[in-house]
Amino acid sequence: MTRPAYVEVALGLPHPSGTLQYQLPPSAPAVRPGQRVAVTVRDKRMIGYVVSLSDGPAVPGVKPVEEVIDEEPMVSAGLLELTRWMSGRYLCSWGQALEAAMPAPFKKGRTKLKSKGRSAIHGAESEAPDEHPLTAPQRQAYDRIASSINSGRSETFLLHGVTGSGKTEVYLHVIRDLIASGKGSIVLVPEISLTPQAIDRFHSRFGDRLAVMHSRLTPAKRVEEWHRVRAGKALVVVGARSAIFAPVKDLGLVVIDEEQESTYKQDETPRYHARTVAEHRCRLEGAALVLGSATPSLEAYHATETGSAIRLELPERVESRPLPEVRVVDMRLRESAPARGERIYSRVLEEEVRGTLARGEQAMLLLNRRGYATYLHCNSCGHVMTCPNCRVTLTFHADKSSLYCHLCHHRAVPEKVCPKCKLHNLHYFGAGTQKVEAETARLFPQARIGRMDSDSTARKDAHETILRAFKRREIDLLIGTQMIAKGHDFPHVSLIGVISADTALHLPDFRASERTFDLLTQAAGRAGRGSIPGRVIVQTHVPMHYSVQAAKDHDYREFYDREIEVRRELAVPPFSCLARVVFSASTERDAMRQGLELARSLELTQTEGRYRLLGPAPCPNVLQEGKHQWNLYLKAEDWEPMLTVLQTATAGLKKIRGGIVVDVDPQ
DNA sequence: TCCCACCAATTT
DNA sequence: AATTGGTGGGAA
Repeated sequence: MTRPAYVEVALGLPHPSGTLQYQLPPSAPAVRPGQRVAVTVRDKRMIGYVVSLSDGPAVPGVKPVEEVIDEEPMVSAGLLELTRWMSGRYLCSWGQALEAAMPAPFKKGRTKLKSKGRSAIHGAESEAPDEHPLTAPQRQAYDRIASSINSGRSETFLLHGVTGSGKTEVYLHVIRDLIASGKGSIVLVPEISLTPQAIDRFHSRFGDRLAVMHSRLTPAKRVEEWHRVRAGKALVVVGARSAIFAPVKDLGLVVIDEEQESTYKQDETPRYHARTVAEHRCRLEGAALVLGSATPSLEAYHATETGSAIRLELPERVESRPLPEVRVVDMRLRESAPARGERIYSRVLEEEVRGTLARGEQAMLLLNRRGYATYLHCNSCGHVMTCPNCRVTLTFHADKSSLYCHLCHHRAVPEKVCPKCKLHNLHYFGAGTQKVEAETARLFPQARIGRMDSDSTARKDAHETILRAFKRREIDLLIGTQMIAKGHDFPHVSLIGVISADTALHLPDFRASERTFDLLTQAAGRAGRGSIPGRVIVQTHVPMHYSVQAAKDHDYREFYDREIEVRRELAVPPFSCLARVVFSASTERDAMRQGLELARSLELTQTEGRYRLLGPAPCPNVLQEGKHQWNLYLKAEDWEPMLTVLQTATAGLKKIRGGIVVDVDPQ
């Protein structure tokens, strides 16, 4: 019997047909799908994945495989299938999906599978030393998930539990059972929650059955963890978005914690959403999917209403700790304004902080905007300083005495006179975390103040240092952006002040209300985690907005019922499938022309599938890497017809120059 | 008529 | 993505 002499190879090129064919020389070893090979593309050596074998050439002039790199497949049949599906769903090549799914060092070749004699067990096999007994709701949720897994159904669950209700304990119990029966689990968490403390909790339960995968791992460590999982030495994987591709053999469970987080969406090609990929992988491999959240995405909660997912509720905090009292302060009222100084602290918030300090407790102050002043504005002609590259408004950073572009990091020294009208009338407006810090220092000179945002944590371990100091109570007041709002557990924090709830609310984004509700609820969840009851002050100019009111009442259902009606009326997710096509060109005219061109060709094929076009429309006043951008949105009831048409239409559009990016299911 | 810059299609 | 061959405008 002759062996197949040709292989189809998937390469990380944006190649529309997906694979290129190569000939396997008789001297080469036999290959199976999933093995890596080195091939020549346009006289350059590249590493690709064999995806199938064939007996004869499909095109003339097939080149030979240069080298077979792996002795056995690196990619399982399941992962080949999953990445092939991704290429269709996210309109990328199969090779691009594979490269996203495998550890980065693999595409450089040379990473051969070696059994480095690492039998040394690091960390004793400490099985569940600190397992907590489950509360009644936790047990109910656990029982339901466990019985689903035992019956072999591939079901999706939404574990909806308020902050501090002990969702993690439920995951840990299910994973423990799976390990006992030799099955694997993947737990996805947002990158920000992959702190050493959070990992410790898993590590103390599962010892060296645990593998950790996140972006701060060195390439060597990353590959080592990957091999431990593949070899079946580690059965539990905790990691960020890309851990959904971990080579777990007998997968029983995928958990996505804080399922609503936008970090699960990759913002470069392939622009996949880990939740969507997880749904597909679980279906392929017969695993259960558990989505955990205190503030579920509308998509996930809606799925439980239609019956495509099962909702499990954890309505109470553990040890019956009360949820904090939330007070909404209407910043439009004169009485809210401070006696003097900046309009940052309402009188109520100032008094609350004063009381907190007097009692020797800690407070967190949240403002989702970094820098000092948000813009430098000429009071004579109205000119606002903007970035020459991006046209985004520049933010003043007091510590550097400079204006910064938050998009491209362009730095400018502020002028004394307006560059447009040449008058001496430039003024700073708006507040960022730096200004809150300055105002806090003025109001509470005796307090020890810390600030945490992406500026103050630019240095490598600064993030950890600040949090540790706050935990040790070396800081009384911690000021920060959203990065302080999520996940942390500080028992001595009794007050959370949201300086402005409005910053996210007015963004032109159909998820703005959801983001605001999520941020307020998560922030409120930081208060009262110890024995001291917590309080939350929310300052806003729209006190009656349902995002604010529902967060005040700790009432997700109230929020959901309002928001789902808005989504229904606008026909946006979960009531439709969205795709965005971005056109970028050096001139506004070219970007527009491309947009119109695609829109026209899509309109011609309208009859093939029921979808609607929105736009094309310009991204106003924003340049990306010096390029003008236009957007075209597509909205459909189902993915398939829309994706098919998009694929052919964009392929035919390649004649026009410039960058075209298709973002399926944009955030 | 030649040269160069920019454009656009192909990769097995 | 990168490279290679094509095109068209401008200068000699």
